[in-house]
Parts: sequence; C-alpha cells; structure tokens
Amino acid sequence: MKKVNDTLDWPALIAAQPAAGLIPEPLREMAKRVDAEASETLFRVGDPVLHVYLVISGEARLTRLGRNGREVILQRSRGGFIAEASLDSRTYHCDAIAAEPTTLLLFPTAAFRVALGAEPSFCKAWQSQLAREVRKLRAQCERLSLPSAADRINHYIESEGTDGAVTINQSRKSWAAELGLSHEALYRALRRMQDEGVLEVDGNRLISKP
Amino acid sequence: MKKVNDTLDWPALIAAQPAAGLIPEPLREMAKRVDAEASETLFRVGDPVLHVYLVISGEARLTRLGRNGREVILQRSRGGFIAEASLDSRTYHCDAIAAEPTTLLLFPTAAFRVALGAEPSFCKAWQSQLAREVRKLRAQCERLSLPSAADRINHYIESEGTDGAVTINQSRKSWAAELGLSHEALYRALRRMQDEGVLEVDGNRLISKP
DNA sequence: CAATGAATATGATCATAATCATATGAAGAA
DNA sequence: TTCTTCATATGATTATGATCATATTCATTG
Repeated sequence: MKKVNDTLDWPALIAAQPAAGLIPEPLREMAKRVDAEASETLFRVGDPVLHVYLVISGEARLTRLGRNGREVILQRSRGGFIAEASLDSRTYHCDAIAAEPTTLLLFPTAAFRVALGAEPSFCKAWQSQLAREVRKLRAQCERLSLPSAADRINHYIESEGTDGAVTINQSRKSWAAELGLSHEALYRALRRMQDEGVLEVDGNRLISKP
Repeated sequence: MKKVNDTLDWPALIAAQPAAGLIPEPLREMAKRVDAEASETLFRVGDPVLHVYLVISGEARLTRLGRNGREVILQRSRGGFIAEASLDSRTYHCDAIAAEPTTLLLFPTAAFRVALGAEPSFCKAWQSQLAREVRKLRAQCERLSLPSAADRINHYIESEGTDGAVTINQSRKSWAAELGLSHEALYRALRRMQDEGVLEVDGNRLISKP
C-alpha cells in the first residue's frame, strides 16, 4: 500500500470521484493518497478504525469469511466512500482488499469525526450524501429483484434517467454487473429490445420507446 | 388517510419499529399517527415535501410511472423511514402509496430539519442510522447479484447473522421477497440444503454447516 | 365450534439467464 | 507497424428459478 506524497490535485480528484468534493479544507490537508496493488489488503476484521477510505479508481471489496470457508462479498466499490458505518465503530467487522490496482484517499478517522461535529455544512453534506446513497441502493435492490433482463434495463432507465432516457457512463461489462446480469445476457437483451422496437440505443444513450 | 388523535404510545411504537427511537422529545410531540388504506396515496410527484414518513406496520411503496406506462418500484418498505433524501428537496420525485393497510408516523419536515440542526445527538443518530442502512443495502445488493438461491441464503446467514447462524424475524414469504426469490424457490432451496447437510433449520433459526 | 383465508410446502412444466465457445473490433504496448 | 489485450458481440447448451397447480397446516373470525 504505497503512500503517494505528491501534493494532491483536488479538482482532478473531484472530477474522478465527485464524493471527494464533500471534504472540507482542513480535512483535505490531512488526506493521504494511497495506491494499492491487486489483492492487497486495506484492513482486516478486528483492526482499529484509523481511516475513512474513499475509492478514487480501481475496485475495493469488503468481504467476510463464512463458516463454510467461502468468502462473502459485502460490497464492491469502483468509486466513493466505503464502510461509512465504521465511523460508529472502534474496529472493523469485515475485511477490505483491492480487487485490482486501486487508488484511494485516506482521512484520519478522529479528524473526520471532529470535522463532522464542528462544521455544520460538512455534517449536512455528509448526511445528504448518505441519503442519496440510500435512495440509489434501494432502487438498485428493487431492480435486482426483477427476474428478467429487459425489466431491469427498463427499471434502470426510469430510475436513473429522466423522461425515459439515460446515459450509461460506464462500460457494458460493469453495467451488467450493476444490473446483476452476465454481460452476455445484457448484450442479448439490448439486441432483443432493439429488434422489438421498445428501446433505442445511441452509443451510451438509451431511450425507452412507448 | 385517517389521522389518529390518540396520544402516542412511544415505547410500543419503538418496539414495533426501532427507528422511531431516534426521534427526540420535541419532535415526538409533533408526530401524527396516520392509518392508510390499501392503495391509498401518501404523496405524488411534484407535491411539496411537508412531512417525514416513518412506516410502523403494513407496506408503503415509492413508485414512478415509466415512459412505457409501466410502474417502476423504487422502494418497498415494511418498516422504517422512507424517502429520507426528500429532506434535501422541496418537492417529491416519486409517488408513494400504501400497498396494504398501513400505519405511519408523520413528522413536519421543517421541524425535522430544525431538530437535525439544533440537536447534535439527533444529528449523529440520524447519520448513524443512514450509514447502517447503506451498509445493509449494499450487502443486499451483493446478495441479489448472486445467481443461485443457495448462495443467497448463505450470504444472508453470513452478512446478517453471527458465527454462521441467523434468526429470521419475518415470514418465509417476505424473506423470499428480500432475497429476490419466489417463495417456492426459497422453500425448495431450504429443503435441498438440509438434505445436503449444509444447513440446519430450527424454526426461525438457520445454522450454516461447514 | 366451523369456516375462511393466509402461510407453508412440494410437484410439473417452461422460460430464461448462466456458462462455455468463438469471433470481431478497438486501444495500447513493443 | 505488429502484437497483445480487453471490450463487444453472438451462438449452443445447460442449469435453475418462475409459474401454475395442489395440499396441508395454522390462525383468525364469525
């Protein structure tokens, strides 16, 4: 887990990961940028909670080892804060690893807590961010509960887009993962929906046809 | 949407829905209990955000009407706060209906915002609650991304339980819905896993066998 | 008590997504 | 440039969950 000592380019960081924009000035100065290699451990069950982690690029995973020896994935993150609830805990209740070469920002937990208490604007912004995340995740759960690929695609367009259209800002493969589908099933469903005339695909723009 | 004017029994409310315990005293006195009938509307797209809604019993749904005329479900709630992100909005961006006879608590939005700003303990508790919800929902999304029923059940045991065991505090049917399975598929998977000796079922207690 | 409805449970059939295989195109490295 | 790699894309086969049907048990209510 290599610490990078360059001074941080915050506009670039925020462009890469908008959630970084929440961080107020004093906390920004305490941020450490870290580059983790694939399968490198970020923290383990029982470790003290020393930092708040923000994924800038790559992929971080929160996992737990099950009784049957199989690893259970609690979260895959390709950007944004992870393990926000650890702010309420002294130690971690899961492991975190980098699933591929990953860049993160680390903020000292103690200072993070102080800033939340001392800066009302940061506190409000943090709350709003959590509420937005809750809304997004609930919609995602409902979407994943739909059995058919076409229904999930339509649900995505209506819940994440506006007026029956949405722009996909990720690769088809990672979008397939977000939809809980194999990428093959996604390609096929898109093809079928276009053939049936219920969907228009223009690059990364998807338009639902009535 | 019948307003019930009885004085509220807070210990009973908190027992029925623990999230009610977050509410501080002054807000409790402004709470209105409401009984909604099946398919009754709670609010609609464009309505001003006048209240914060807490589902005590029954089921509330947040929905949006898609371009193709089909209703998209953004959230089904059988207990807890709904549409928390509406605290950051002047109007609603979805509809809310009671899917069955449902009891709710309503808090005036303005007073709720004031309380969040004025009472640090409430503000922290609200934040913690949102963070816990985020953690729970992320795990649920990962679970729903697993293709097989047995994998989802194992994931549930490991992520929601401790030491390879969990107690289900809901009916099998509603648990099946949470797992994104038909109830038939859940019954069958439980039977198969018991036959294979990888799961022990004792009433509502599930134990994963190595 | 009987009756009604809901949850629990299992069987049979069918639709569909996962998987494996294969091919093409685009981007980046040597 | 060529080579490599990865995303995109489609076909064939298989596994599995959804659906419909049917009992049974349980709880609630008249």
